[in-house]
Amino acid sequence: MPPNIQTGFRALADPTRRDILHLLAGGEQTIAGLTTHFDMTRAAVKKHLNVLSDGGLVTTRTQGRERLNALDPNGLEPLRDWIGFFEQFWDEKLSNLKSAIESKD
Amino acid sequence: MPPNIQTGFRALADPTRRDILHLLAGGEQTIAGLTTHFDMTRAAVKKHLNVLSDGGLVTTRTQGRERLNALDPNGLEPLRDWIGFFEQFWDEKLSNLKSAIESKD
DNA sequence: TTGAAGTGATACCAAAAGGTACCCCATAAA
DNA sequence: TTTATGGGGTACCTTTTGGTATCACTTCAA
Repeated sequence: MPPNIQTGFRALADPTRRDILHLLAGGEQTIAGLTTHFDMTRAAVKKHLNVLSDGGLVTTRTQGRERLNALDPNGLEPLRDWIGFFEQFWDEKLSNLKSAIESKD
Repeated sequence: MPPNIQTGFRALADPTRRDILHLLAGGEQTIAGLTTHFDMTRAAVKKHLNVLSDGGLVTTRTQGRERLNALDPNGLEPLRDWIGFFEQFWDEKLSNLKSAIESKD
């Protein structure tokens, strides 16, 4: 499944997955390591990592018998850009407010 | 349900709802008006609007017998900020690359 | 006042999602 | 060679989600 806007936003829709991203922001971690932070089984965490991987938000590398999961910030960029499109509207709102104030005299 | 990060990202996880936001970016619309753009019933669109409303992304006002749905960009801001936290990592990556190149001599 | 247009709400259905329990494989350490 | 650790995969279960059908209420117009 290629990473795209859909798989990306879907990955962010779950609180556990957002927590995982914050944990990985502190450095690479194994599944076992991540699992200690949650009240669920390793298999469940692994499923979340698969979703994050589909969304292009996490990458994995093998080191010995360990699999180190790392944050992939590149996958977040298009999501922020998608939201960014709408910034013009809150800016617009601000400028409307501004001109409303300025024309008050 | 108060708008928060969870309800916000959940609202963005569905392609129909993201399309609705783009449609509303062009101006207020009734449910009937929005429904013409999708291959589903008015009731389904209404459900999506409820989710968007829970996420604080859409507001509604009544005008006669019509209910006009409008984009609420304020709800998007905290979501963009949440993603924004991770920008330091892709910036970091860039600066790592930069220093790697600079130390190449 | 009769009817059509615009909406809200909900019972119901099928599919997707979150989670567990197991099973099996590889690797590191005793 | 055992044995414990780290991991992948999947059948299975329950809840959530996306969607439809249907009923009831309001408003505008003929």
